[in-house]
Amino acid sequence: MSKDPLHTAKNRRHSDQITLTQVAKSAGVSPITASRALNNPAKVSDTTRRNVLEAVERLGYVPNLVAGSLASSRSRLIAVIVPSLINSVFVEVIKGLQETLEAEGYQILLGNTDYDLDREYQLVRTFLGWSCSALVTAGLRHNKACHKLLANWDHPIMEVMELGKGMDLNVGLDHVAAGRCMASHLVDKGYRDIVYVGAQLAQDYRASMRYEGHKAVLQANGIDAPLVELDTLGSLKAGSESLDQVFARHPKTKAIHFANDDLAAGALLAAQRRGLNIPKDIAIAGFNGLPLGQHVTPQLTTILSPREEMGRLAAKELIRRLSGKNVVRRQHDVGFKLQLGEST
Amino acid sequence: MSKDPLHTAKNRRHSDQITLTQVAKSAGVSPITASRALNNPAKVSDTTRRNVLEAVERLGYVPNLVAGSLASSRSRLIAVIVPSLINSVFVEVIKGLQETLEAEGYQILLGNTDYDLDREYQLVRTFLGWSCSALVTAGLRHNKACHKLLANWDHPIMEVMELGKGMDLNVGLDHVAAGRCMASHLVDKGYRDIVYVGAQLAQDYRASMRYEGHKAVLQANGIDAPLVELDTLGSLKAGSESLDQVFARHPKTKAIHFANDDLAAGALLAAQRRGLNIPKDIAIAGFNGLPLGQHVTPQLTTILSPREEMGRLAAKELIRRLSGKNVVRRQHDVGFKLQLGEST
DNA sequence: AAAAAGAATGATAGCGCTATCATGACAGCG
DNA sequence: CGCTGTCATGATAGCGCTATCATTCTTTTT
Repeated sequence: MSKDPLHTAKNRRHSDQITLTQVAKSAGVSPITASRALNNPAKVSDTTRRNVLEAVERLGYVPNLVAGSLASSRSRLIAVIVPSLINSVFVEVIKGLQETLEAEGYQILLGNTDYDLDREYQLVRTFLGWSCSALVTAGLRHNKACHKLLANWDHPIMEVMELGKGMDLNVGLDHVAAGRCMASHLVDKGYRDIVYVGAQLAQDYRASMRYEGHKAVLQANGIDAPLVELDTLGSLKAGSESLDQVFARHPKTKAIHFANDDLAAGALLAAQRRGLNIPKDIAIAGFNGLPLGQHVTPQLTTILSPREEMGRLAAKELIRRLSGKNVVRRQHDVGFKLQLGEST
Repeated sequence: MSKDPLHTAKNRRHSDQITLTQVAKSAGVSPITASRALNNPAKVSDTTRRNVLEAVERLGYVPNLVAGSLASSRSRLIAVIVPSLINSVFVEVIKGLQETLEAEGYQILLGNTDYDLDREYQLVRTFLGWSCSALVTAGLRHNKACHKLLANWDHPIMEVMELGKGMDLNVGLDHVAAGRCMASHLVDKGYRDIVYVGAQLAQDYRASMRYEGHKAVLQANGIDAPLVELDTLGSLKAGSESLDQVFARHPKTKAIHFANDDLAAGALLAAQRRGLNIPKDIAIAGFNGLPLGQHVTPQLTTILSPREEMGRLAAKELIRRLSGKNVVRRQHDVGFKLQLGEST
């Protein structure tokens, strides 16, 4: 009869993974002391700590974080939910989050909604089930069920990208103001026939917020604010193909305000290819301040949004909150900056 | 005295979260039956299933996945470890993985090594602690400790990006061959003074594998294969700044083979800005087939690597393995394609 | 010197779920 | 009629860890 606990009657151990109990035995202490030596080193004596760490090394112990999380109901997982991974903007925010959170020993559980709020709800449910320490989500809009679920959740929630009164913490920028800013610039430059071009505005509702700002400025100046909405995803390709549509519908167009830099750069490169002079024949403006815009000639006029910074700041605020400190400001405006290029 | 189990003496419940036991009670069944109704619906009667689902809805039950994972030692988490999030190449692989895995109910635990193999080892340790169902990592190179840890792990391991004999499963492409391919193209076109430009090749060792292929072809043709290594990260900016260095060191250069499209596009745009004719004055080639290269004029000659496809294929193979099916091929060559532009 | 406080360790009992085995009900069969 | 087999359900006992309280021993205080 084997005395191996792995093979006795009611035993349910699935793997031959080393457990903390084995480490403790090998170090000559109780399991709880071994646990403290690893997670709360200040609570044990130097000798004990050394013995336990040696045993860990000797046995190749890898802590079972699932068990630890269940017992302590803390997980050091942070759920991050974004609407898209194609749009590099979200990736840069993730990057900022990731570098700050990982340095503090948190891991990222990544979810992608593909701009579907029902999908977001499902992801939130799943992530709550993992006892995440906090949740980061892009945007302030959620469906009803999701809202209810989050309202009753007792961990920090961080809504990023857009500024506004969120459920808990918020780091973002004012998209309506950004739209106003660029529109003012174009009007100041003397442009009158200005078209706003966006892609899938129902989904990318922040782009339509920028359009609202744009429209307000133009109307205040007594100018029409035509909108061209593309039904493909915002990309270089979509931008380059958008020119035809714009000129077909609005032949007198002198300036185009694009919802983002991908579209704008695509249009800029396409316009050049067909021999148009920028900005004389057509002025082009974007949004985001992607590196690409700074390397094309003429340089793209755009609005710089601090995306990585947004991620880093969001992460820092979360960490502050998670370590029990009081958060004074729930809303953080990271602002934006008009980046004047030669394309307008 | 309260009979509320949340407030009795030795109770350790931290939250007032609904548990499966409460759902079961409300549905008039035992906890284990409720569990089956949710995770193994075929095992219970229609009536029971309906009752349980109604109770779930009624109480707003969110399953505690941590507890479930501990009990079953299955987690439906997939660890994904990449060396960088700045390089869009990895993001596209993640995207391919993510869309395929999420559709099958797996979640991604994301880690970033910043090209540090020790950091990779730490991440692997952490992720194994989460009982991940599988692990995806970029590249075949790991440090000793990491190798040992993974060799003893009894779940699928998928190494992506480069082709070769890995620890378990592998989906990638042959970078040496890709380097050869582009070098052959340049030589065939009649170029002789060809410089290879890469950034931080010790870290981005796949770029140096491409250089190896490049060098082999040039040497076979009796041509020198000078290398210019930049110490900044590969980016548009680095590419545009690299021109000076290249011409300073190799004034006669007629063609530059860049390690990636960001560098190449940056150089192309910078060359244009200073009035050079491409490809007459200087030919430029890249690697990756980023959209940007297809929208600049002249179009960039590059090598198309199927990055999202790589992610999707890797995910599919993992899923196949996780659902118990036998995997016949452990290595998958996703190949690459020479994309002829006008820049060479 | 006695009392109080602190430091280090341990025993116990869960966290919320599921694997395993056991049970009872009922159908089919010779 | 008992026998076997299948189906639906339940009782029990963990998964590997940590919160809580208890204990021992040392240090400080008055």
